[in-house]
Amino acid sequence: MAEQKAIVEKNWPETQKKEKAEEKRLPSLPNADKYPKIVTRFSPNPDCVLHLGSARAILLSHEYARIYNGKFILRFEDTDPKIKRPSLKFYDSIRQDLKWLGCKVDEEYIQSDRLPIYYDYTERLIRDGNAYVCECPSEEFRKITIAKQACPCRDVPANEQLERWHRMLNGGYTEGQAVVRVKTDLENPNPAVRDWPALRIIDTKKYPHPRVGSKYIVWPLYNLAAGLDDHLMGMTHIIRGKEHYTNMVRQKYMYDYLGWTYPEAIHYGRLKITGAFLSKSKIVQGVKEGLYTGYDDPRLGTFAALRKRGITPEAIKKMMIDVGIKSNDVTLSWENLFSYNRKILDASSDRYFFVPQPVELKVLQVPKVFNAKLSLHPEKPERGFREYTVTPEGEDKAVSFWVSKKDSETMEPEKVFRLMELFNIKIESKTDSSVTAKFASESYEDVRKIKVQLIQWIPKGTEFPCQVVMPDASVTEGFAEADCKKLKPDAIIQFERFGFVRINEVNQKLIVYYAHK
RNA sequence: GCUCCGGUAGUAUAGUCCGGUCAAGUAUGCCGGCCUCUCGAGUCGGCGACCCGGGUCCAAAUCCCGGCCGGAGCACCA
Repeated sequence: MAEQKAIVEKNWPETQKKEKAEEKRLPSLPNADKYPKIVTRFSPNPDCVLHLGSARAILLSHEYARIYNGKFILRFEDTDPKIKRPSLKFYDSIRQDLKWLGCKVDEEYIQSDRLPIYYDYTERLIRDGNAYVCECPSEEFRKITIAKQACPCRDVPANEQLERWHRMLNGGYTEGQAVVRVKTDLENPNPAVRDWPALRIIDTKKYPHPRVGSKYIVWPLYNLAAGLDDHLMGMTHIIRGKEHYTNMVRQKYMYDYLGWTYPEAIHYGRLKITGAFLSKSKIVQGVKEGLYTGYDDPRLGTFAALRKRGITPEAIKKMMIDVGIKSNDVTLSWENLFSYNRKILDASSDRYFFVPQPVELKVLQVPKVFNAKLSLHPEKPERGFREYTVTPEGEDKAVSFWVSKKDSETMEPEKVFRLMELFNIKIESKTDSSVTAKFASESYEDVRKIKVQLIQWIPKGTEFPCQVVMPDASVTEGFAEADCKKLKPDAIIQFERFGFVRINEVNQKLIVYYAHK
């Protein structure tokens, strides 16, 4: 057996290589071949910035559109000026987030521009006796519908319905006095489906819409607007959260009346990240109250925050494709996202030294001037180097450095350390604020076998003050090496033995955001 | 309560439609070795799962029934 294996290995080495986990691919879309062109959409309410919770809908919808060479539509569902009031600034932040995620939008629509279209179809539904204007108070209607009964308005003749409809449009009703309902089977086992509401009145004098102000007082509800639009915009596949499952059931009644076929619908489960805040209302409220520094506060799970922290869109995309479209809920951990991100960053990030909470280290008897040449990337020398010269001074030929407090805490007299790519030292004495050591030897080989700790160092006087904003929004102060002055905002680098960080600001100080180890 | 979904290692996922090749694959995590002038990366090895109970069948993660657990919906929100 072993012999056979050896022969196989010798002659066909590639067959023995453990197959590298092949890139995971998305399952094919149901009935994809039925449609000449696949059309998907992402349809957010612009009432908040986007966050990881939307990542599934966005990335999967977009990815499928690309796989099938189809079309990806962005549709703003801003039809509630009162309760989930949209805000102008979010339309644009959503467009930017999508762009950042690498999702190219082929077409964009805004529902608040389309009210006349919704009115037309509503009129048609009413005229055909498939919808009616209901004047019942909602609690009243609830009682009737739970008993599987028709409400008194349901059987009012169509011409009178139309009259009521026009009265609605003309302001003859106030908020809550009338609502348009689409007829369904009153025997439907789910009471929530029975004669669902399609349009309602909103007092836009009191609650003006951020885009169209008080122009309209009759506003469509989700199922009417989204239902009509999905057909009108040629959607073939709807990918959305499972909270929309019953909405599909409701909308199918309307599709039947209009003689349309409902698109293929995929309902995926909720996505949670342990420890991340993914609630829109909590995010908006927290920002408003000043609990967070903004929508990009590192504690938040918003795309803005992730971007600021140096999480790459590629990592998010990869994770979403791996998670797929199952209908069960998924609970991911930050660790998971980080490992996707680390793979990407490790290859692309330059390395630099950073010493958090610096402590002075004085090395005596340094025999000569040293030039340290430090590679920007351990596996890619072609990326270049940073170079530092240390020159001993005074009678005791001393050189002073900054090292991290954490490293200094492990220092004890007689212990040997290596200043990375420089030389080895032996500790002599230590006080609370400084450590004294003496030069031990130069060669790495001397200490390699005894596995001494390699530590980061920064020559005193060359330090570049640096603040690292941590994921919990706390700030770690320290010194970065002088070459960091050349860095540009948005670059993502690795502070060796500390973690990956994204450069936010390079001025008198270096301000960076911590991504992960 | 009612109406739907769903339950594979710590987490996520493959396999479930069309039962055997699954004493269950992969990623991440954790443990250990090697490698490396980072506590990163790489590499090698290890740990770890079919919710429970019946049934059908030569054979069940896969089909059927019951239970348990989890989730979603039940708005004049999206």
